[in-house]
Amino acid sequence: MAASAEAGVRARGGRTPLLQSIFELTTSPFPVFSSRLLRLPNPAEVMAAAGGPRYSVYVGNIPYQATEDELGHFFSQAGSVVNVRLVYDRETGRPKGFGFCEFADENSAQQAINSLNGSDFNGRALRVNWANK
DNA sequence: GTTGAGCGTT
Repeated sequence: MAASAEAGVRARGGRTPLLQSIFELTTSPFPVFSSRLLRLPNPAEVMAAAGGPRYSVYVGNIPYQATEDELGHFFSQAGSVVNVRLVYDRETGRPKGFGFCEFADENSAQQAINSLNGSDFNGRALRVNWANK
C-alpha cells in the first residue's frame, strides 16, 4: 500500500477511504442529510460516495449564521444530498453567504432548483441554480 | 457583535 493511502487509512480509523465513505452514508447527518438516525444509502448515493458523478447546485443568499448541517437538512427535501459546502472568507473566516449543495442524481438537483429557488430559508429567499461546472 | 453581491481553500 502506498504511503499516502496508509496515512489516509490511519486518519480514518482504519477504514479504507471508500469504506469510510459508505460508512458515513449510513451514519447521519453527514454526508447524506436524513431525518432518520440510521438509513441505507441508495445506489446513487453509494456511487457518489465512491467518486461517481455529483450534481452540484449553487446556493446564494444564505443567512450568515446558517450551518452546512441545517442547509443539508433543508435541501434533503428535494432529494438525496451527498455534500454541502459553505464558502468562507479565507482571511476573516466569515461566511460569504453562498455555497454549494451536491446531489446524488440529476433529478434531485433539478427538483431543488425547481422547488427551492426563491424559497424562504430562515428569513432569506435562497437563490438556487445549477453551479458553473 | 459591521456586512447582503458573490460560483467553491485541499
